[in-house]
Amino acid sequence: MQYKPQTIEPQWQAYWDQNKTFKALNPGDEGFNPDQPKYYVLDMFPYPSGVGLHVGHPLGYIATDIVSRYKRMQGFNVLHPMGFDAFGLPAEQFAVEHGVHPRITTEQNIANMVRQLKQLGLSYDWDRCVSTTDVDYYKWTQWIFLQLFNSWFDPTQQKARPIGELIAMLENEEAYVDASGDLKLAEAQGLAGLEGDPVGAIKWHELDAAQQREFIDFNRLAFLEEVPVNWCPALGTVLANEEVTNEGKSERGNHPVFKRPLKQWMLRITSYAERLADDLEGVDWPEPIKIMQRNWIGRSEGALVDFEIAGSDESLRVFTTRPDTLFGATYMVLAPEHPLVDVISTVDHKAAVAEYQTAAEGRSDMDRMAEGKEKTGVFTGAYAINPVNGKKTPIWIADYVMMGYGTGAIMAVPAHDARDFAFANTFNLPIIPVVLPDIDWLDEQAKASGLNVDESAEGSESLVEKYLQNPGIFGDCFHGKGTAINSGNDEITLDEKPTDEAKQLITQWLADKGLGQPKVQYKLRDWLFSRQRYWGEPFPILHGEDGSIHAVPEGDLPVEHPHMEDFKPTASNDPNAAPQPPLGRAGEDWLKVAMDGQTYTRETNSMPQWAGSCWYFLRFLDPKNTEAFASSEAEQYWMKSKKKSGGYHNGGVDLYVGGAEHAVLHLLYARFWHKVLFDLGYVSTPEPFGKLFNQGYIQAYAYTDERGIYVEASKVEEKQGKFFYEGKEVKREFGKMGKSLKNAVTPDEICEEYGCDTMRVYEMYMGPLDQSKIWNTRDIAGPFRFLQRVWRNYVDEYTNEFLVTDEQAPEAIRKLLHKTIKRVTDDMERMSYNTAIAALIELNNELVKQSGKLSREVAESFVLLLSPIAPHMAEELWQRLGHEESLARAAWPKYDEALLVENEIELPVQVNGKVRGKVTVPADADDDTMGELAQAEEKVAAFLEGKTVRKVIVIKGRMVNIVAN
RNA sequence: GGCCCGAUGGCGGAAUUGGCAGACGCGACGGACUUAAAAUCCGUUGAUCCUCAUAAGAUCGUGCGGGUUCGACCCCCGCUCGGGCCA
Repeated sequence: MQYKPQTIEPQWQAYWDQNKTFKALNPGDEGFNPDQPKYYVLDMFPYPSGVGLHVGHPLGYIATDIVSRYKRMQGFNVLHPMGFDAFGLPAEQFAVEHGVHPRITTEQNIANMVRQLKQLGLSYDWDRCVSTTDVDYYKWTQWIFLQLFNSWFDPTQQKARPIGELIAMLENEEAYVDASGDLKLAEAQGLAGLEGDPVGAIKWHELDAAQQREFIDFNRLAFLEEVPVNWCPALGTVLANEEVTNEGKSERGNHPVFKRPLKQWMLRITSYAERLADDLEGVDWPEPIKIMQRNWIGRSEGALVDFEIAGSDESLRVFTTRPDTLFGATYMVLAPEHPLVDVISTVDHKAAVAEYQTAAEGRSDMDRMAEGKEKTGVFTGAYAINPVNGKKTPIWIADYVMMGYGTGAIMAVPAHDARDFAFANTFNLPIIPVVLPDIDWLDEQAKASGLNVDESAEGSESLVEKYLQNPGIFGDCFHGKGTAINSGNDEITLDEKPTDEAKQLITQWLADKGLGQPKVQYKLRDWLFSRQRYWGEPFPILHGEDGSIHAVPEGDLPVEHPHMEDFKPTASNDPNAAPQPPLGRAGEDWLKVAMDGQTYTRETNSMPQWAGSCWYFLRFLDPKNTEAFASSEAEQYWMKSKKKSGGYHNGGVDLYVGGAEHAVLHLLYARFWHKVLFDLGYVSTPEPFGKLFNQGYIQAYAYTDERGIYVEASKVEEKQGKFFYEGKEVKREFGKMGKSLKNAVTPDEICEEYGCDTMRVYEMYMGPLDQSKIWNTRDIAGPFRFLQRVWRNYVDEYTNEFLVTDEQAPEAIRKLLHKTIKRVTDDMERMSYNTAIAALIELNNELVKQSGKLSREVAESFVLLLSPIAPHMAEELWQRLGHEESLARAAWPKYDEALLVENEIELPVQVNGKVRGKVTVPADADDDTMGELAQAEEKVAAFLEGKTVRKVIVIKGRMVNIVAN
């Protein structure tokens, strides 16, 4: 019989399903073997969209499936689960348009995706499948939220602790509320019992009950805060920054978005900034992803400096990374939203200031921070006093300073900061150089900006002079490190100090004088956690009539969605309309909760889509558990990995594969939640994902007609390098596969025509896993032919005779087999599947050339080597080889070192670095012998004639190079 | 503007530690089988030159320009182009 994947593939998929071949056993399960090593390999779970998968989606799934199958054969207990990230907008919008409950659409979509995934023969343990929308699942999402709500971050121990411990500390006066309302720990201040109470400290008992409650609530890891958010009235919801375009419109629908303060749930991820940055060192992730996360966290070291405001009791606090340039501050800038703006603006400037503030409101953060843009701002009329030299410095407001970063105020040093430089040039503000650049920089800038450069010996000196007189003429500011100048007062001078030393000196001086302090600042913002949507996790929060906030008791979880007919958010044209989350329209029976004689109102915001994906990898460990999100035994078994050197790895999941588009947000949020759970003792590793791998994208050709409109790619024909659609020539481009480019290819059509084994081989053979590549259906012929050839080596297509014998294969074939086992094994280890397949093709081509039958050794090893990549064909042949059990846990072939050794090797011989001949030498020949044999070779000798051999370089087993002249 | 990644035949790609550039596949061309076609099998396939032609040989060749080295796709310096992230 011929190779018919359409017949054998469904049979084996049914077999795996029925026999639960890929079931992973937990500790305590029947048949669990505690001595077996574990391996947890995870895909980033997908959103179950209505259109289903195209061939680009499974690239990573096929790769992790190969890893899973390979590891099982290596004797690992493999956890390989799949689930669905199913809350979110598309299902909700479908619901709005068609009146179908999002749960129904979601479940249909999931069913279709499961069908598609099963058709690819992916070896998931389907019994562990979960969806974030399952009531049993989001019960625990809500539970984790409550852990955040019930915790505070202890800055001394750098970890989350139960909120009750904070209350106890405040009651015992181990902690204070300082003058600005922030939490201060006595221990951290070193003040406990020594110098009496810190100045301005407020003791706990001095606060009334409401103040106490407010203070506690604000110190929770999940807290309500009035923050400026992107409010889109037309969509009736707030948007994340990345959902807003540069023009300040919503990405979806292009509606206007307004910055306005709204009381929203926030998660205090900023408390973890340092650990989130530091702990990247302990995980095996691609370096670019680590860099992106570090940039996002944005750690910068600098100083806080206080400026007095002339004629006022107020002072202005700024953060700067360059305290060494303090003497060069020629003006100050406040963010337009800065609370001091209204206080300090003088009468004759108030109108201009107010106008500017309104204008700034309408601009997005991204727009405001973009460099290159024309700088705008207005003078407030007020002056600050520079603490290092007492100079009166004008205070401006400008939208290039953000309230959200640092203190919302800066000292501007136009000589050494690009944006300050541009601003100063626009408004003719003075530029005072306080750092001397090196001469190369001056030289280069002078040339670039067409300055008259004196080429004489004194040229460099005159350049320096020119710079000191007017740094503005050098075209650009110098923001690098150099030597301090013009920087001294009666007590301290930084002059002639290199930048790093100057920073230290001035920071110390400021601290000693009580004018400032060293400070580490992060760009990372707290996580806006509220959305105004129906199809998201409801918050397990109740609001009291007195404004108090209460957690829903754990026993009452989950808080399920109310039944509603209308899921629509309340849209409006009025930018000042208050948000009205759909849940707010639920009936009283859902909204109102009676408890202990009080009536509470449920929180009506819902959680963002990120919430469910923050912890799904933990639910997979023990998905049916009703007592906990996962049992402690299961969590420890699957997440803790021993290091070879002793101790445990920081990360739990052994291999996590997904696209780089989740480099920052999902991975950062998941790490944050995991660290909170770690601090509270619920998980045993500080990091969730030990090893991360980013697969590339599959792109595809797309074709446009003369109007520039995309045409159906599957109907385009190629003729002599040109492309035609319905007879007309079209232009070829390429891009991400999908609906919009009309170039999607579904796995369904490929599986039907070639079988999924062929599709698996093709996708893995296209190139390295981490690179993007272009799908070309034409090329599938190669992998398909390969599998057909394999089949014909085993099965006579006409007689159905099985062509395997117990006779031993010829020596040469055995050697090739063992070489191939080594190559494939090495390639499996480094996930280099394209080269592993190439090795298998080479061996197979050799077997095709052999007349007669396959020896059992070769036949069995080959099937096993092929099985992770083309599992259906492998199972079928394995069965025909006489095995009754699935090969899923058959031992991976081992190679015989002795068969890898060659007696003779052919060496290329170079003369002066160019290959001139080849010699065959005994493999164990020493360097001198090889050198002599090389020189004796006919062609080499011809090249050496008349020359003197200067040197002979012998690289054992590789080559000989003769240097002669 | 900053950071990151990449560039190898007609195409996808290989070269694992600085050591024979182009494995393997696609496409193309030629041959065998066939009444014919498909399928299959065998062979050729980086460019240029030398040669009547073959055998053989020479020169060039991994985006561009330099450098280090006996030897560079690989390391260093400077660019060009493409992709990604941030601004």
